Amino acid sequence: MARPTIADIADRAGVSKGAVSFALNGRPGVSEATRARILAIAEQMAWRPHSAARALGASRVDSVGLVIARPARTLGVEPFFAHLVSGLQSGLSAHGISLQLLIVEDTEAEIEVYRRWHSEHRVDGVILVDLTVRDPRIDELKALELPAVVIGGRGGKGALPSVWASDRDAMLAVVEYLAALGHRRIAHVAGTPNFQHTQRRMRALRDAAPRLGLLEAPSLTTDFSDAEGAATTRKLLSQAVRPTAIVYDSDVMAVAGLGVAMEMGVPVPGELSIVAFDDSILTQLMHPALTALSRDTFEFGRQAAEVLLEVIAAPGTTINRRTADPVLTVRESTAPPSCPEH
Amino acid sequence: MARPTIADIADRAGVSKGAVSFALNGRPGVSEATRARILAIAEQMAWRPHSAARALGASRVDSVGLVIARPARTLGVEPFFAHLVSGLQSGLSAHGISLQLLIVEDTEAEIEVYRRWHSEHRVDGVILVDLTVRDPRIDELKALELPAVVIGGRGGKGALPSVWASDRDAMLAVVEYLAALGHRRIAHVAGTPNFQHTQRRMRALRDAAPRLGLLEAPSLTTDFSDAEGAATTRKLLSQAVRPTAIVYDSDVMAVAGLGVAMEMGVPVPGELSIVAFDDSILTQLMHPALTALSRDTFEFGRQAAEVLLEVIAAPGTTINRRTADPVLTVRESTAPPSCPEH
DNA sequence: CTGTGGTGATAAACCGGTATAGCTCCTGCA
DNA sequence: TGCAGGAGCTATACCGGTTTATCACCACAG
Repeated sequence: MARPTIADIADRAGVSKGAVSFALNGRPGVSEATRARILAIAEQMAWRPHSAARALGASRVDSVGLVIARPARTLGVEPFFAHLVSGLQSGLSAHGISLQLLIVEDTEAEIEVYRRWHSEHRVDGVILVDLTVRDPRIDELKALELPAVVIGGRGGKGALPSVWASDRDAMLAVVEYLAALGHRRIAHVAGTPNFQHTQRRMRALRDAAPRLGLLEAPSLTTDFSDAEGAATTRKLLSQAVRPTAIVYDSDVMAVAGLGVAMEMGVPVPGELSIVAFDDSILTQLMHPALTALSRDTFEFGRQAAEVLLEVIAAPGTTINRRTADPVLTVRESTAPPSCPEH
Repeated sequence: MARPTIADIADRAGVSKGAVSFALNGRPGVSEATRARILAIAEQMAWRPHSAARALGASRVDSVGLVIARPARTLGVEPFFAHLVSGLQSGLSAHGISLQLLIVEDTEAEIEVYRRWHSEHRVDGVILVDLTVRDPRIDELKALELPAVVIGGRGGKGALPSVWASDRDAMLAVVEYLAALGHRRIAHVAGTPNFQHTQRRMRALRDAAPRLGLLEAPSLTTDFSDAEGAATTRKLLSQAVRPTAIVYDSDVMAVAGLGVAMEMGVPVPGELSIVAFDDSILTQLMHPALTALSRDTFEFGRQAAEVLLEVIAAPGTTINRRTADPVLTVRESTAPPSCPEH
């Protein structure tokens, strides 16, 4: 017989459907003896729950969603999402929860997806990435009462649960390392200005500059694309007084920047040090290999999954879990400046 | 009232649940007048079908699955999957079908996922990628009677439906271009030997070599990693008589190979031409930018989605749809050899 | 005037689980 | 001896749709 149901099991065991349901879900209502017998029969018949039936009865679907709003073009180069998804799945599959992944073009479409998922009961909760400054998704999700956890942004008051690492500390680690090498002119090629983490990194740099005695520490925002990363680098290196080090908010932009430096005849790390704010195989393929800030994105995903499951189990709870700080992996693209300013 | 059901609609319209179901699904059994009335009410009440309820009643879940079996480490740099997923979703969402994505470590785990998905009724069908020579997944899926479509491999007799592009023609395009430039010693740094597309590319090169007057045209297999790509390149460039051109089966390996060439002081494209068998932003970030074979992966995904939906609608039909051939994008990494052999 | 067939609807079964009310024992305590 | 209470189980309603059997009604042919 293909695909036995609990009714089949009940028949075989000589008990009622209800008893089988109790036994299979490990809840009281049956004796240990019958429970064992039922479990044995279920095992032997290779019974598996019908996800839709369970969802209908228990009004939960054992599935959570992740929507990534990015133009498909810029996607995929960054291993960030692949690792995040792997981590999420690792955290979810332990509880038999599956992951719905959707890639859309913009935030508007993303919100539309949340509405649809909610009204069709397709997910029990969602994961949010790329939080912006006044993010419209927050209010929407609250209105829908759809459990959610934010990745990468510590929510403020009344905010959604989150899993985050300190962008401030990360930026400090980078810039303190560069300052210790002797750099006094450090530029920051940042990402989109309306992303919260971009803001935090810019602020961290600005705050630390005086203490570290930096002569110059500008942050220039971009759209995260390699094109703007390259253009901004070109602008920086064309100045009369060049920065001796540049920090990039993504590995892709760092690689693009390295290309520009080589093209302009600026030796790396001889006259310019480069640090990428994200690590990946990309940074290691370069010559010179790039010094980069490595995050454990997989672990990030795993923890986000855990937090989301907790929030689903107990709606309303607000957890803000801080994860391990990123570590700076020093490679070949950083060195003391050729002519220290002091 | 939150989330109206068809019973609510039936009440309001003064008809039975059945009538509402008929009206909403566009099937006969109601007059055009009542159908219009019911649709209007449903619209006004913002009714959306409950996915689980529908799945239970209609025994289809409006969801298909994609399992990617790759170590998470190598994933993500290649835009291939991101674009493929986008394309799949584009083709699916037009029909209201959602996509389940799962990343696992190996084929064994992948098959396990298929079994689970099938027994839990979580998907109506699946997409297969990275077909190997005697692929165990084929038999498994046939046994499960789970509709499936293979991406990238034209299935032989009795095989699964597929969407494919000609690896042979692609390889021919590359090697004919190089031969036309004057190259007579062309090496091929191939991927995993048990992948069908690796085999086809190797065969295509071997077959074409005599016709094009190539003196040498070895194919060396790797595991697709940047490490093996680099090592193989090093071996090739250390020979007494070096190849004047190398074709790489992936963009990541091509980039790694370029790094080795630069390190060994072999100018590109001066003394060595490089072609990548896959295009991405990676190839464009390099200096020199890499000549590469570009596939429209998004379109690939879209077509795969279409074919899968057809197969689900009419199980047993075998479609083998050929998509547009990849095109060679010439950039800066290819040129005539410095000292033509003839 | 009667049978016949098709249209437009209804009521009820069904999908495969979960949740709950209630029944039957058995035990323990007054 | 009687009765409360709990353990262990059954029967059944229920979740929100789909599908089938059935029926009322009307037009039309014989």
